[in-house]
Amino acid sequence: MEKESNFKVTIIDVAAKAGVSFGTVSRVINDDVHVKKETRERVLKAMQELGFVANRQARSLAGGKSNSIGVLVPDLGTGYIGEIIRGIDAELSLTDLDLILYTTHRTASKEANYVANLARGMVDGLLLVLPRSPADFIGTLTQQSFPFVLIDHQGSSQDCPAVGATNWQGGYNATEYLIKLGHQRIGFITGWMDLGCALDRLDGYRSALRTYHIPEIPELIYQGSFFQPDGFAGASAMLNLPNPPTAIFASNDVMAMGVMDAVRNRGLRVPDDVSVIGFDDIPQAAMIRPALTTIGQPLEKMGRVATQMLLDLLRHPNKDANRIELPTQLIVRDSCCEPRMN
Amino acid sequence: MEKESNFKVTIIDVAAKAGVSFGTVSRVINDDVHVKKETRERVLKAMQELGFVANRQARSLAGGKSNSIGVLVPDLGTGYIGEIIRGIDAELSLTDLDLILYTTHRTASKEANYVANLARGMVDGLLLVLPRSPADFIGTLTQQSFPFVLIDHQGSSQDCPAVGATNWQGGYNATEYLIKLGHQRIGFITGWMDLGCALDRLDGYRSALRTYHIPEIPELIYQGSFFQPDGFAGASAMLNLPNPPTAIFASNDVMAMGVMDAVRNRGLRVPDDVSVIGFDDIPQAAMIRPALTTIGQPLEKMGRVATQMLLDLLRHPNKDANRIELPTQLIVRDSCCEPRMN
DNA sequence: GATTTTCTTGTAAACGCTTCCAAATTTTAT
DNA sequence: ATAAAATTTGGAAGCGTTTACAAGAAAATC
Repeated sequence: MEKESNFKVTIIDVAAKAGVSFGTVSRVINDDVHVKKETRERVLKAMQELGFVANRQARSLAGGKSNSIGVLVPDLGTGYIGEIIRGIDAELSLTDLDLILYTTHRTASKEANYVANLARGMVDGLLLVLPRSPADFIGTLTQQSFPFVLIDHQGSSQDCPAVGATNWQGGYNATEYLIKLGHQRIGFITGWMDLGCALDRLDGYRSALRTYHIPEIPELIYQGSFFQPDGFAGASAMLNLPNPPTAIFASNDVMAMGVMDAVRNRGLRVPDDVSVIGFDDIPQAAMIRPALTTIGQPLEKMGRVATQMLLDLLRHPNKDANRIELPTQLIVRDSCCEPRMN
Repeated sequence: MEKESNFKVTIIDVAAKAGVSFGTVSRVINDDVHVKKETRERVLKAMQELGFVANRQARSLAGGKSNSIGVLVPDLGTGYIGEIIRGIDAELSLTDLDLILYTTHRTASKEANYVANLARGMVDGLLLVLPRSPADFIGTLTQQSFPFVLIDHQGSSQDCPAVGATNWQGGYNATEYLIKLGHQRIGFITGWMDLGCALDRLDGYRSALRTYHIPEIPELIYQGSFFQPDGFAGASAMLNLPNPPTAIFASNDVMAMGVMDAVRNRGLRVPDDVSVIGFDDIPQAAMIRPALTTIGQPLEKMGRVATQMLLDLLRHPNKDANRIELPTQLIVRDSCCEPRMN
């Protein structure tokens, strides 16, 4: 019967109702130890009855913290980001921090701009999932020791808190898997080469080739940028080669789907004619047919871990920056098989 | 060379630098007409040089509005929500409103709780994408005339701003398409029956059957709740029938994928043995193989339109609630064909 | 029982901005 | 040139909290 809860109820109203001063109410809100149990209960009851909800803005202004953390992402298009946000959200829901979502739509100026503003008190901390080398504002952020964590960004030169995955290892494992299946001509579609993770995956691919004494063929490496059309274009080009690859490794699942389309588009079949392997293990990977064999990146976990790191940073401001690499994992499904002997 | 931009710069600093009062600075920030052009420029320059960024919290507190809108969603799992958010974000990025994301993880109590809090000044408006009948708090919201828009919720009894899709029509069209292909035994997997949209789709299915004088067979209607396993379970059950369906219409794409799995699981093929049609047209629908024929819901557009409605509501508080239904559209891909004659 | 010491509570001063009202300045009309 | 009107500016009050700091009450000490 909280009938009185009509409009803005302030701590003053609560204080009046409970017969205490507003300072005491504030203490109750903030779990201050120095409140007599009995008084606390009275205040709590008054809050209940009045339907009091603390004003976030006022708390922020007075307290000097915003009680929210910002998540900056390039966009929401791919399942990739969704998974990460899921992890972030899961972790954040254990606290009372709000999640403010900013999408930059892949414009660098917007990124820089957002970061500048956000760091100035709009949020207490920042989680950055950015599709480009974040060099510019990282410096600023570090220098004013603003708490932030980079997600999936190791490889950028600077030394700052970040969580990523073992991209090199993943690239190596995927390639090795194909080699052990018997493939010798393995195409590779790179990601956006500005990114450390893309470079690492390529390096992994190369190392595996080297380990197994397979020559690296330039025509079998196509430079993409993580979008589906890149996979299509890259695979189409390779399939036109006089001696086409029997397997193609795409730097992410979305491009792998483009590869599959290209293969089918030429009347060939996956995996019988061309094996395809991806990277990321986005939810779609399991759903498409043939189900995509890929390197699993613990996306949701990356979100979680990054959030934990940030929360930690928030509590212990001058803790050292550490970078975490979560293990990737080969997930065998149906898009790869032994090459046809002919 | 904005060297002085080290820490918190307030309007007072700017005022001092520009040689005006802070009131004038505030006016400049808020595009107040009554500022001499020359003064404005001086202030702008000072802001530039100092690297001034207005404190959101303070503006909110003083101005009585939060400059942000809340988006409440059940979770981020399916592409479905992602698409909607994308639309919201696109529209919001044209304003200077922040987007605060709340996920309820499908717990009703959390929803009610959030809504109560949010409506009390944490955000200026609310966009609700909720997976359940929102009856409870709608009343409260309406009564305190708090601006909000429901997304994909028509069918809930109350009269409030909402944008949805023509679910009935979509259900009808999908069924009709299958009938015209020659199917007579068409299975249907329902969505969560608490939701208007699920009911409408089912009604559309029934109407189409009636129109074409095809008897409705209870065993061919399986009650699901929009999750993939429902599709699997429903299809498996139907396929076990002595006289199994030649086509299955799932109330959403995710369940349709479950259906496909079930079909394959029995050694049958899509569409040769069983045609499958979905609803939503989530991004995955085009990526899976066979590509899923489905009813396209303009998800992104729904997000956009809802946001526009909300912005409008924000500007003209007592405008009438109106509900918009965006047209759905049959998207023919590869998961349906004529039934095998036998 | 008087005096410390410890708890508990009240109060004033921010926090950085908006907004209103009044004062100062400029423009226009006479 | 003078009065009236319009434009531009300054400054006070307040938004709902937090956070010292001080004061009052209760408990503990001798």
